Order: sequence, then C-alpha cells, then structure tokens
Amino acid sequence: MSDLDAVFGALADPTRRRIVERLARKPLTVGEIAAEFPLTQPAISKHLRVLETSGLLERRIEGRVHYCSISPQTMQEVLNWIEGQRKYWTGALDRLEVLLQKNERKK
Amino acid sequence: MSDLDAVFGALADPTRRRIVERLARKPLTVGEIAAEFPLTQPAISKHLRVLETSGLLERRIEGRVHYCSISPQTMQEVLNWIEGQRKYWTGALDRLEVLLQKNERKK
DNA sequence: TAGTTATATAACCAAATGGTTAAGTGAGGG
DNA sequence: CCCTCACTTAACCATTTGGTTATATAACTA
Repeated sequence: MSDLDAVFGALADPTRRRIVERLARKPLTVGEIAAEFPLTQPAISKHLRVLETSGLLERRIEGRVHYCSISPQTMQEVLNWIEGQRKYWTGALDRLEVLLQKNERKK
Repeated sequence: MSDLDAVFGALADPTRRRIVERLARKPLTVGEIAAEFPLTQPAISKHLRVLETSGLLERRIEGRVHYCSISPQTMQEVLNWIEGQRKYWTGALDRLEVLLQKNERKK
C-alpha cells in the first residue's frame, strides 16, 4: 500500500495529471510523453519519477526505451480515501435527517 | 465547477487532508480544528483558506466564530476525475483482452 | 468602556518545487 | 569502433509553500 501523501502530491501538479490522463488511455514511452508537452525532456523525466515513486506509474524498460503505464491499484487507493470520507459525511447527513424528522414529529 | 488544480493542490498536504477527515465527520470551528494540531493558529488559518479557495471547505460565520464544513460537491469532482480516467484504462484493458483472445484463436 | 476571545493579516524565513542547461550512461546501428 | 538515440543525472535558479511571531480586527462580556 503506497502512502497517500506521495500520491496526492503527485496529482497536485497539472502537468502530472495530464500525463496520467494520457497514460490512462494507453501506455507511452518517455519520448512520446515528452513530445506532447512544451517542456524539456529532463523536466518530463522528473515528473515521471515523481509519479513512479508515488506508485501511480509503472515503468518497463526494454533496451533504451522506457514504457510507462498507470497503476490502477494506486488510483484505486485515491478513490478509497475519498469514499472513506464520504461514508462519514453521508452518515452525518443521515443523522441530521433523523434529527429533523424527530423535530417534525414533535410538532 | 471549481478547478481541479486547486483541489488536488489542497489535498496534497497531509495536514489539510487530516482537516478534511475531521470535517467529514462533523463541522468544526477554526479554534476546534487548531486545537487538534501541533501548529499555531495562523498556520491553521492558512490551511483553511487554501481549502476554502479550492472549494473543498465551506465557512459559515456567526459572530466571531467561523464554522467550517466540507463541500461534498467538490469532493465528488475529485471522484469524477478518477472515474473518468478509469473508464479509459478499463477500456484499454478490455481491448487488450480482446487482442489476447484473438492471438489465442490463431494458435 | 475596557478587557478578553476568535480569527485574520503581515512580515519574514527555510525548505521544497518546477523549471532550465549541460553532461553522463548505455543500447543499437552503420 | 563510432555515432546516434533514449533517457537519466547534476547543478543551478526563481518561485512557491508551510511554518513562525507579532499585530490587527471585530465581537462578546464584565
């Protein structure tokens, strides 16, 4: 289980989210990714490393080419965190509803 | 619709995520939040402002007390983004499966 | 009115971030 | 054996970030 700090930190940058969006569609090489952004290739390499250490990106090296793809499991962890929070706040809303109904009955 | 840059940026900080976790359970005043962290009150105020401008936090001011709560809609936008990506990558997985089945038949 | 309470704002600082250019590494191809 | 190609690493820089202390503001309270 990777830690959410790194995952949310990785997703905080718009360039990295756009990389994730592209990789979700299909795996790409480092060069292909770099070609799609108005940044230098080392800048892209840095972003990829951030995504990789967060667990969001997986890399398969074949000769001198690096194939990158997203990790569905890690994306799922982000979903899980939010869903976890939702359980609490919908619980709170439900309790509020019950409270309102009680007041209704009192009238 | 708030922009995801600010939302993901807000969630990138562990302190702010812990604030969100508490607010998901129930609304709290600024002072109550500050009391739960080993940070000074101005530091908390800064975090709250970041959460607020991202749209994740809503504030209702009553006299000198500020009541804070999370915005379910904004949380939902984060979910939507990830679900949107998932549609693509599961599509890719499906296409991969089809491809593998084709190869299977060829044998 | 004077004092306290809840919170925000200002000014400042160290560390992290996101970018650059230049140089390094190592796999393929003539 | 070179040269190129795909990519990383290093060194550097400006800006942003997350914290601090000190001060301000505005609402209650005695």
